[in-house]
Amino acid sequence: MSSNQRELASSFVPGDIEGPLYKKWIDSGYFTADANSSKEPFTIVIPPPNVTGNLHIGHALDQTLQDCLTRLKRMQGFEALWLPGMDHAGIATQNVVEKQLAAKGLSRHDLGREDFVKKVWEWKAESGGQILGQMKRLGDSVDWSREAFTMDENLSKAVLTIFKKLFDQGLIYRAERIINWCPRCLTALSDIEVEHQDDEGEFVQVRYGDGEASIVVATTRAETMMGDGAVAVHPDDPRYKHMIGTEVLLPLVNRMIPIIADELVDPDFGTGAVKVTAAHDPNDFEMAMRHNVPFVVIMNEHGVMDGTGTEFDGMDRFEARVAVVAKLKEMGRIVAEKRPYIHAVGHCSRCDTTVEPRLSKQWFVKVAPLAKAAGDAVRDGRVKIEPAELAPRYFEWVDNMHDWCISRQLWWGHRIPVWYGPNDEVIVVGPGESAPAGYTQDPDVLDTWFSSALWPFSTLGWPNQTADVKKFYPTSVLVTGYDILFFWVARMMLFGLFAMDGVPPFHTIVLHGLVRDQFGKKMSKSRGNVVDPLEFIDKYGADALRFTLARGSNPGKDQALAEDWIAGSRNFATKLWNATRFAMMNGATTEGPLPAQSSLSAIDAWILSRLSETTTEYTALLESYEFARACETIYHFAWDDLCDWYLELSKETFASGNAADSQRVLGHVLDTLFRLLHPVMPFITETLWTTLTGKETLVTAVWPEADTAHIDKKSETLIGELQKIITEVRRFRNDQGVKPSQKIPGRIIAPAEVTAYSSAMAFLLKLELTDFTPSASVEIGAMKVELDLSGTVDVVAERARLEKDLATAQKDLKTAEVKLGNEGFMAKAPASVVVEIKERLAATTADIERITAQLAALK
RNA sequence: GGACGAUUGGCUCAGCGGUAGAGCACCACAUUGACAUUGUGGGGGUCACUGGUUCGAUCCCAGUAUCGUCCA
Repeated sequence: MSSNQRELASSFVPGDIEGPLYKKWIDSGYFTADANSSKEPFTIVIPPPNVTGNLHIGHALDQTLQDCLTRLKRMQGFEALWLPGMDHAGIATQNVVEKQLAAKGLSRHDLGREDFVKKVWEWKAESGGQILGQMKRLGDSVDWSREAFTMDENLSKAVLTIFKKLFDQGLIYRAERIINWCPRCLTALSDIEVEHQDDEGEFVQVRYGDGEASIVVATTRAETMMGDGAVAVHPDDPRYKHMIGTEVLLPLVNRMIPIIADELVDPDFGTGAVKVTAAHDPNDFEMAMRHNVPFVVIMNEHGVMDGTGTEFDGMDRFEARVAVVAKLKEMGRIVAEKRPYIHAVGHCSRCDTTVEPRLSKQWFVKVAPLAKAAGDAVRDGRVKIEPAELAPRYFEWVDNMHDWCISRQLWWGHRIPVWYGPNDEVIVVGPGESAPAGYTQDPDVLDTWFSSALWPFSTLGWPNQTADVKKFYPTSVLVTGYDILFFWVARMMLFGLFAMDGVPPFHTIVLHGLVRDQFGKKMSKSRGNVVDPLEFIDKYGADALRFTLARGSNPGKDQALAEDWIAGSRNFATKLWNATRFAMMNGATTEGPLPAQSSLSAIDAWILSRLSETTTEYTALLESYEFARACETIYHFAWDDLCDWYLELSKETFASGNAADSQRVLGHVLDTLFRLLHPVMPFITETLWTTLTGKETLVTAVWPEADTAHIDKKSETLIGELQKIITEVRRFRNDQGVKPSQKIPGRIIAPAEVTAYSSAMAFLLKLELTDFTPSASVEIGAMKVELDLSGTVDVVAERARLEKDLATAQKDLKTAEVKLGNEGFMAKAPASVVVEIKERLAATTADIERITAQLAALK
């Protein structure tokens, strides 16, 4: 089919092309990777969204960048695999199903464990995974044949395998510790599932004991005092030194407790004396371990006071706080109060309930050796973090990581493969094994992040030595927001290195920022500034959304997003569409060889030169994850160089009917441009390219190589001059109030290489190249355009324009003169800079002479 | 308290040792045969502050202020 038989609709309607194109891509299997291919692999595993989730703008950014890289590498000839899937999201999913049950007045306990889990699977089948369909709207080139879920049979096998391996090496243990407890979800949480917020609390000072044997402690948690086992002071605190080792009376429960000394106490905080509540505070727990302070539990799992033997039993913790303080006040034991007192309080990241530190028996991963390896892999350069500024954050965390609490008191998740025997035997049951009769399994499940940490290889079939594992592990690049560097990335490093014999799960970690609203504020439901990517896709097309997000993505930096900017990207898409229509109407073609470089017009040579430079620069930027700069580069090439200048300068040629060279050049430029843009804007480029070339698909087309033979500085200079004089004449016309459409007599006086393009210039400037007596002129360097304004030159406007130019030139002259008059500059500045300034001085001097003369002539 | 980052036109952000850039917004003109989802032209910034290094600093260094994020 030749190009003139194919046509584009007169306007670009994204909704008309996106669905059918995505279907074509899937049906053709373009995204399905081949583990047996001889091509070099390029692998990305998607950060698995929650099965409960919907596509939010952050996913849209994350996935746009991953798709850009995957599509780029696919075109560059790699065996590209972008592996999709979802996370079972333990607490989140369980919450959703429990909420549904609650609506019917049921709890999970009414169903029992087995039926409840069945219910969750049913929920997943019916309404889970909505995000997968939404990803298709975005155009994600993921390999659906490899879609994974953390609860899949094989991924569960991976979990069992790694658990057993860790346990056997003594890296998983069970212990009674203070853990973060959510009294609403009724489960333990890891440190990172706790979000610290500044809350309003109170800070009270309470006198323990009486007379000489009394000490005032400061606390924000008066209700826990009934669980105190000691009062602690700093060993060197002169106020209390004499009291260390003595005992004071704990009010309300009338128990004698010792005063101990511990370095952990900050003498400058409050009164310098703190209560030690071993069973209800992590710091106190540590001190208690050092000083043999008893653990007194005074609260149950719901956060309700229990076992104090006082009137407070049965009260909720916050209710009890008020009541305890009131009672102490009545007893005259409150020395000082500060209210409100703003301090950081931990909240459950899933339900926002205030977390309660709780003494509890849980399973832990001993992270020290794993974290050391994870830190070293980055330190010794085997894994790169982009941008590098974010590496310190990674180290800070990995090097100071606490043991990881992995047991959750939930039903939805991987059940801990530990079985207990009748005589307290503990065994771990690996894949394919079974527990001896009479053993019972631990009721808890594993932290969701435990299975997510295996994602880069469990999804490829590990622990089986599959073809996929061999071909695609280690993965290449991990693209994600810096906000889950700790949650997920660091854990993949921990487990990946451990499971895969020290081979890190990826060689580069690419961190992007968060999408914020148009004023740079965080998006949140309470602010009401959350946007829906699907609405934007409906309204402006997936390409526009993708281009906007990629264009805003500077490495590791948050980006602001406004609807106007998406509209701007849609306009860009429209521009490409219309330019292609124009090109095809004018016979642009991709068939046959390019014309010889020597026979090209300066205009054609110039656009090929710019294309070559743009290709090099843009490719390098994409390969170094500089998405914003890459998009900026290609945008300016397409809109400014190609549409505003090349097409405009070429219109005359195309109209002449003698434009074979330009038709071929333009076809080549568009062909290349669409290839380059395809990773960012897959839909429109596929449509335009297949229409232009008549070929089947751009998805698997070859990535353009910059042809350095096309670099032509001479043409670039010439066209630069042309642009300058054209802009200057346009400015003159504007200043003179000449309507854009009004033709005026004109004449171009310039070196031959410029006048060769007189007719193109005349076309752009609406000049009639006829005989006339000039009444005005515009000059730039050696170029001059004379015009006839029929004696109606607006002298005032013209003087104003020239005087402004003169002022600018004089200012420039002065800076150049000052520099050249500076001995230090002349002696020490590089020769090239000196030459540059000298040239500038000469040019400015000439400008001033010219303008002065023109001004004189205007009198 | 620790770590990191930011401070550049009205807004959101690039840039970077040698005459300050983009997008959007703004002003004027224009409905010219690709495109009004447009075109052309224009206005607008002492690059947070104070010192230092340098022939030269928005850029490098130090300090100050303000803001942000993460961790404790």
